[in-house]
Amino acid sequence: MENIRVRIAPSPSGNLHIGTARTALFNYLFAKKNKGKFVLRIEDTDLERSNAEYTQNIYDSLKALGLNWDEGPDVGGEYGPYQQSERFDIYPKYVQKLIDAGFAYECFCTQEELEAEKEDAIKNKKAYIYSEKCRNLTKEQREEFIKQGRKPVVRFAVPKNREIVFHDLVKGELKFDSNLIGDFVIQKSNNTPTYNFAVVIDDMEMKISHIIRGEDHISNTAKQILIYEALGAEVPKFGHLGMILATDRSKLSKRHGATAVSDFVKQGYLSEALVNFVALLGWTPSDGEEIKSLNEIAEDFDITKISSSNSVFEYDKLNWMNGQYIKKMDIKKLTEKIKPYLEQNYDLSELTQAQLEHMVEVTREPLTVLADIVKDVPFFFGKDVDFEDKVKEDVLNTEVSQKVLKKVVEDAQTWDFNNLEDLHEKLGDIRAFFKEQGIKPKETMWAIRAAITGRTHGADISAVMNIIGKDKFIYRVKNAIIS
RNA sequence: GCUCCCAUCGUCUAGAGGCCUAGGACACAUCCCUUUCACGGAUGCGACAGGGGUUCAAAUCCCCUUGGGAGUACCA
Repeated sequence: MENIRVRIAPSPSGNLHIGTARTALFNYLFAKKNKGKFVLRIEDTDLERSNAEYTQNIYDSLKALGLNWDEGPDVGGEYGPYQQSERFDIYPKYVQKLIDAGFAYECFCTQEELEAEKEDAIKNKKAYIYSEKCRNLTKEQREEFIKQGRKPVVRFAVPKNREIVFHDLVKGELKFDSNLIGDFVIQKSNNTPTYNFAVVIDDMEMKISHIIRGEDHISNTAKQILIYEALGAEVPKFGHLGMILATDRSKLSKRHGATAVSDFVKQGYLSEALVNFVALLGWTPSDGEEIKSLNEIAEDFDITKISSSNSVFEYDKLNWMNGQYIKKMDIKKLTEKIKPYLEQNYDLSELTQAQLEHMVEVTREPLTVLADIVKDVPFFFGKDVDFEDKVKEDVLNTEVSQKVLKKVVEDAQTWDFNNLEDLHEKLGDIRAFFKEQGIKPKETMWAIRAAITGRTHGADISAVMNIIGKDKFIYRVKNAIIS
């Protein structure tokens, strides 16, 4: 088989969109599975809307997701440059080639003329198709226009009565009637290429074998195939993916909240979870096991089996998946990831690294997003605790609780707070002791928990005691006793 | 308006004519476990958009309707 080469070609007019990330992922997976190359090309022809910050964001996001490219603006490669703005000088010669061969022509129509044609089409309830007015201009006519100072665009002369057919890797056979495609612009009046032309030239020069992209490009494909053919180039294979929709079934956009990969990361989503989740939008693992690493997915990947419909981006499953990754993640790594969120609210110097890791270990379970931890750990810091509503009245100040606390302060004097297992046992003893007096284990623990955390639920109590230490423990329990 | 794409539980999907009284995951509900929250386990709830064909047999093939999405730029 020929060399497999795929690419992701984002335009740096915003941070890397989660949809683009998914497209990048599928390209990456396809390359991995078929031992091909994955190319990154930055499409910054629209200089007005592009900027370097976004380009950096694209690099960072892709890297964070583990989608490393083999060729790209930063790493170079055989077929560079990989930044479209640096390729401006290569398009005109292809344009000229097409003009010379009769596949393209200069068009001098003004905006007003074009507007008029469009309005006319709307009035007659017809599809707007360029009139081809300039298709057969004589040399004299052209010279006259130029003398008037008109700057031409170059249009592609779309052949008549052609059926453009191609086999889409995910959608199957797709057909287009060339009579419905107007002569489209390939070079603007400022001599820069339009998108449809630039992509073809770039993909051709970069020897891209398979173009996997969003289905919003399906109708462009017909035009692009025409260009490939006119150029005598080999037409690559295409695969069009369904779009990612928001819950209201409209295109996922800023008004729905986070859309950029970096937004999700900021919120505390793990890039591993993000990749895994987004892969499941359209792709299904053959063994039914949904939690899978990038490599595992790559091995199992088959572009042909991708769902051809759009999919709704729903947080529930992402949240669940993120939680799964948080639970599985190496504790040291997780602690490092969590630190930035903690630092904003607490003085981390109060705890040693080991204590911090221990704290993360015992509080990670209910987290769906990294930032969630902040609200679960205030009692690990500072001397005093904040009490949740009604905890004092309902839990602490009861006769039973007071009895428990009084015994606990006394007994705790002799406990070894550095010995987690021992603490666990000691608490067991306390529970047993009160159980004999008809007090439920639950109540016993509630009293202690409330006294030292100010809450009725949270991490394992012996772990909390181990981390905050004996002094704080006794201090807090004493404070909770109304004598 | 025109062209194209899509259509299975609320969501992501399995399903490539009989294996389907339609399977899994998330969410939801109940129960179990338990020092709480949670995790985990179990059970339950829940769908082939509608109508026509084709066929001995259709979620699967064809047509129509409906619904959703995309494109229709000198934007990418």
